[in-house]
Amino acid sequence: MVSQTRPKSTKRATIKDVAQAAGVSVTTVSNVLNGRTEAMAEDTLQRIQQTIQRLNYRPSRVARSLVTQQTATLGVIISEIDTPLFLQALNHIETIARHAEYHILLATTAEHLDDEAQIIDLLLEKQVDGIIYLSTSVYAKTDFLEDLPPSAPPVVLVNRITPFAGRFDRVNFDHLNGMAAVMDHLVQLGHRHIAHLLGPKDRASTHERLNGYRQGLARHNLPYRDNYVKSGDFEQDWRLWQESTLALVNVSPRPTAIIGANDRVAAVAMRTVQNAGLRVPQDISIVGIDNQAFCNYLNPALTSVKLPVVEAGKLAANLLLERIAGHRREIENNVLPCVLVPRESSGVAP
Amino acid sequence: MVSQTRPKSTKRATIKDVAQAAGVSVTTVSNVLNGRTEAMAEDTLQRIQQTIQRLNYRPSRVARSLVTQQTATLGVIISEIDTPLFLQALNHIETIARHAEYHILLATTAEHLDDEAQIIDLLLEKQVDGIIYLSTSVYAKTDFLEDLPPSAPPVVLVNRITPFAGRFDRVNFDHLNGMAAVMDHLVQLGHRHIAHLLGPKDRASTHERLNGYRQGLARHNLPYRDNYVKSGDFEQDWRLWQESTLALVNVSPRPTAIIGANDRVAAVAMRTVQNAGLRVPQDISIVGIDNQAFCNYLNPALTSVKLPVVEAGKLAANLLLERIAGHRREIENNVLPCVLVPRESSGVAP
DNA sequence: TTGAAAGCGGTACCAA
DNA sequence: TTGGTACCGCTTTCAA
Repeated sequence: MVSQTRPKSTKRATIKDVAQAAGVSVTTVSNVLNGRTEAMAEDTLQRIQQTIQRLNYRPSRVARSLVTQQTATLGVIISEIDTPLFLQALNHIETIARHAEYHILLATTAEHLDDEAQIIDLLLEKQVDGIIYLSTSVYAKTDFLEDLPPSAPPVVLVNRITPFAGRFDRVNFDHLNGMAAVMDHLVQLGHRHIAHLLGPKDRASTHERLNGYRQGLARHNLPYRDNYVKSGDFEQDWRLWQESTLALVNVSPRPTAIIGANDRVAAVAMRTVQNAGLRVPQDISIVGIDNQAFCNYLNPALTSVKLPVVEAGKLAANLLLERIAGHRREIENNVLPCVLVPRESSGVAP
Repeated sequence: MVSQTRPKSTKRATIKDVAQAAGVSVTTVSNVLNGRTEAMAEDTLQRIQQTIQRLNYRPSRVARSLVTQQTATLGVIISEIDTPLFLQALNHIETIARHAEYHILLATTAEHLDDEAQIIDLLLEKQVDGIIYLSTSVYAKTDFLEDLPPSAPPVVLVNRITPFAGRFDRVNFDHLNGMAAVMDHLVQLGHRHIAHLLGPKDRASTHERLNGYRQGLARHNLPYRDNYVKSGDFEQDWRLWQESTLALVNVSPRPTAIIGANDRVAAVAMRTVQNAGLRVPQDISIVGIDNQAFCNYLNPALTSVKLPVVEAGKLAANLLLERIAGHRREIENNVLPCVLVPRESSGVAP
């Protein structure tokens, strides 16, 4: 008898076990594992396959990775994972990766932005084949990115503002023109008094949007008014947003439209003005940013600006995979458009 | 000169490189990597540390994993990743894992539930130290779980209904009593005509909630009426939910309260009844399920039932880590309570 | 058509 | 206090 048929209940079977049980060499087993079966005797192949089945053998990717120097794993660093927004991207990144037979190693930096260097280190130690760096557009130190050794895997930066360009592929959002589109939309509806609830100050997107707001005003010959701009910092408590909204409602002349820092802020603003006796959009228009699913569920449905996070995730994943595969030479700096999604909460000015 | 100081710009440094450059053996380098430095000459230590720094050396976890048979990685399988709900859990799982020096290998089964066996296989090949299986409560084949070899790492099932108990730790939600709490709440407010928009039929949670609904009726001596129960299948288009809501509004006697299959369904129901000229909650109360963040942003704010996904994720992560560490012997079957979160959308019956 | 053996980058035992 | 070396499980050349 060739094999003792001892399924080794406790330890997992190795390629050697299979070879032994099937009465062949490890090389031969390795060949069938890797599909090199053209020049193989039919019954050898069968015997090996059966043995694999019988021993419930699963090749160790760890061992394989050690020799091939590839882990078939992509590191994804995500900050602000609380926001469902970027998590949608994660979903699609994973799907694309999986179709290319890659897995996702997830790391978050929700707590301390300072950890970032350390997290990168760990990903390097685990020898991921590539890294997608998906983050809030917060201004932060990114020196550690520059310090990456040449042997480091390719990196794609999504929504990441860094002072140094040129080394990594990037995918960004056109926050400025997204806001400009909102301004055009509102002005077209006859609005002349447009307010803006501002996002967190430490984010690049907040400033880009404020620029879009100002440019929109300028383009339509409308004055910029300090008291039309209040904090809608969405990392704060929603009561702050409510306060800011109430403050806006009491400014004279009263704004006929409010643009929230994001959909949540806008939703609270809508609630607030409604409870103050104003009708949306007849008395006042409300516009959000991000275009999250719940915009459709509000009453009235919230007009918003779509942030193409899903597209960004897909693009990043594909960029990374292509770079890993060795295609592509030039560094790409993609800027994705943010398009307006008009719904019921924005209407003609009173 | 001991070292040639050639930082090998293209290939990553290995332990051998460090040993050579520092003029010591690999054993010694390994010792410093693993903190076994008590009995080490001060200057040897220093020399090695400097060399590590200079060569930008990072130990390969892959090689280490091969010998230690541990990857410091947890596999997390998530289905229905679109729902922000479970992603919140992911966030917390990752954090707990990271604090224990584990990483998360993410796999989703959004597309084909049949892939599940294959995904498990891949995680086994990558030799994760443990698996968290976080899924919708869909009824599906789970034989492959039973087929897992004894050498497979520990698994924790979250919100997963399986016929066979006993082998894996589990964390589930008490959907039934969550619904019962809603019923009590509404009856207490004077409601006698309570409708329910039902979730997808293939989910265990849908049936558990329906049971809770029926038990609630029975407990308060209210009759079960077929036409008070319509589809609110949240995997369908929201227009279906709207239709179902309108149908309910036209039933005689008209329900004074509607419980949605989840918050999204409830939000659409609320919109729908409001647009039909009914006031919430004066004319009709609306209750959701899941207690997502946007409940607070609706007008009126949506009463809902909290699904403790975050707690479930944390519990699952801790259970898994403890089992990996070898503590704990008995299999746990945790059932987490779903508590009612009353807000503005539920009020006294008209 | 199949096999022997070196080696991937570490760990850990045993010696020195 | 430090070093030699077998080995983890697989791939890959080269030879048979």
